[in-house]
Amino acid sequence: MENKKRLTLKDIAAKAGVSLTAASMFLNGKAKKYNLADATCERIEQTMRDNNFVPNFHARAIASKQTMLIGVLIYGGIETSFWLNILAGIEEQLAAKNYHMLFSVSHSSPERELESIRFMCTKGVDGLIIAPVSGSVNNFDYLCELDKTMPVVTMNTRIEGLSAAYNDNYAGGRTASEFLIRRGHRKIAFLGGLGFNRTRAFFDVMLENQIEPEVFLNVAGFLPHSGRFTAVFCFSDYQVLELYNEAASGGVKIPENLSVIGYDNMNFTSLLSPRPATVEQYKKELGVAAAEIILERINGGIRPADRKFTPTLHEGASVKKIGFLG
Amino acid sequence: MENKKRLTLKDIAAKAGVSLTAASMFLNGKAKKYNLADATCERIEQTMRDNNFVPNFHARAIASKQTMLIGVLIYGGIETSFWLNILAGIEEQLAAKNYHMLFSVSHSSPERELESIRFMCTKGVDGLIIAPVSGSVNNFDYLCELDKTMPVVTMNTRIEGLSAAYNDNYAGGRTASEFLIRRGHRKIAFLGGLGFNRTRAFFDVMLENQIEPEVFLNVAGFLPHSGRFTAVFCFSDYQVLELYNEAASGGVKIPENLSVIGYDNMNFTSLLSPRPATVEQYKKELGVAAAEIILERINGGIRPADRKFTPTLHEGASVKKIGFLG
DNA sequence: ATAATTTACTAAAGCGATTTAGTAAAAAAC
DNA sequence: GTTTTTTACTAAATCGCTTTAGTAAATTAT
Repeated sequence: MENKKRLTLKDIAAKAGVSLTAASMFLNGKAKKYNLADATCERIEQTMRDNNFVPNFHARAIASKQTMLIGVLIYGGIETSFWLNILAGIEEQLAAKNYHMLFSVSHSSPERELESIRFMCTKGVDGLIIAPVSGSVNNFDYLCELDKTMPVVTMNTRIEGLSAAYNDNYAGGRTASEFLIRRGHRKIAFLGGLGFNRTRAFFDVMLENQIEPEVFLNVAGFLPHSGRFTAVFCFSDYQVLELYNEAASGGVKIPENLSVIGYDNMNFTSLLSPRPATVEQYKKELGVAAAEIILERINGGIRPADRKFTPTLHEGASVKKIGFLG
Repeated sequence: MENKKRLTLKDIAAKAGVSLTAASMFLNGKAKKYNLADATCERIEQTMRDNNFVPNFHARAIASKQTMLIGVLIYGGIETSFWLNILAGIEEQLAAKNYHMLFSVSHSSPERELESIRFMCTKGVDGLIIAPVSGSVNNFDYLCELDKTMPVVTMNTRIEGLSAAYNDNYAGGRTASEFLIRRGHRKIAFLGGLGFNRTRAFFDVMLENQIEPEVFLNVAGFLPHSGRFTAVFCFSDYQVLELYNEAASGGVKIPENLSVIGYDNMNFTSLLSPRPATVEQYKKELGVAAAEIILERINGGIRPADRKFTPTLHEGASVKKIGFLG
């Protein structure tokens, strides 16, 4: 990768017309202790700000004998949540090549996300794997810009111009929807949030089969009308869980009265009965692929092809076959 | 912290009777390229092995201009799983002091865990926060030994001699059990795994109330006998979920026929109805506390007191009041 | 037998910081 | 009015490694 040659403290010192020592002392808040004049400090500060200088933390680590890093080790055995699986995949692949993860949990808002990205990059990493906050479109430009300096790979989100490892949720959505059709269902409802690839796929399949689905945003709104449908496509397994629960108290039997299909294959689905139909997203594999892409990029320089995974169907026992053609 | 003065490549070179350059070349697999004699290589290798030498990766990063680090950024907004919450807490606290996380998901077996620990530490971190694999007692000695070199803090596990941040699950177990008693239940069953603090607490409370609970390891085994009990203490919310499901098909009404209490306050419980009683474990706070302890330790040197959190009760609506005293 | 090449190394500069030891000029003390 | 102290800096060593340039001895070529 091209190296945009980050400024060093030495550069800053030169620009500010002071010694490296003075700059270092200022940087470490020891200006007072070393009798730096206020004017000098201001000059250094201004220069740092103007060049948005960030000290190399490896150099600091070695010179000061403090790494400013804390190892965090958690047990990924039982609590196999979505992200933990992905992280495990990334780690496994990176470790094989002697790379490591500097980790950050970004938070809901795009602003905080941007902060985190900046933060990471100034810490001197060789690349960035990121699962952007959905809808943080404002950060996309920044990421693309960043990609000129170091490889950036997105996970489960595609950004024009960046490498990505992703589950093809449009395909997954089609798979789920077509499964309902194949089992003979024609009166089908949708339950959950809109505007995602999987939902777009659902509506496309419905259109192709001349079915006009009704849309419900939440379980409470849906259940009273469930009699009008033979099947429901749930945005995620969370909706399935809620629906199962409400259905039990509402006397709706699954799959006898209502067929249900979910999405994500969350770990709790194994505890539901009948086992819900759901669509598996690749998790660990996604992590591995993201790591592979970034490593290739670091070594080769050229942008490798995206890595697309096609989610597979778990049929479960929550979708009844309706006598039609068989 | 005392610095056990790790050997440097220079030391190795001296011991092996070769130049620093030769040692470096060997280390980087460029022996062939630089015409190092086989005998010399063997000598270097032996010396490295004997002293179990690990290169300082910060030094490498700065000299080679490759950090061998990959930033990983994930979105912690919606999928608020147990560990992600904890990680977010750690990160927040560390970041405030300019520290960062070098992250690793350890894997089920104690052997792989030990590997991960070694791995982390040789990467030049200032401390280690770890959630050990339960039952990895064999690694405890190693951790204690490590603690002499750099601060080690455990999360949700207590090891004699090490600092810990933990949820007092004995107290949590008592809280849950006493809640059942308080609501008038006397015929109580236990469902799930044994040998944990929360279960010990349960049995203690039962004993104190002269109740002899029956123990069931899984839902399938329990349900046929559920009529014999008015309430069941579930090891975790996962059992609750399964039980809710089976109960619905088995015609057992919760809480009318059976009161249920779980543990952990997993996020999916909010989707169940009636909302199950459960015990909240502090997650983010745990992470923050672990980070605080380790930072204190790094600065102060002395071992700060453990940080104990007392899990709180969510009453939910799954535990019926039984007419007794009121 | 001498020049050219190969083999098997080493010395020393450099990476980007921190830190110790030192210095010139101004201010305060005697 | 000299000496001491304080102020305001800087030079140079250092951290642990990589890498470039160089060298002496052994081998091969002519």
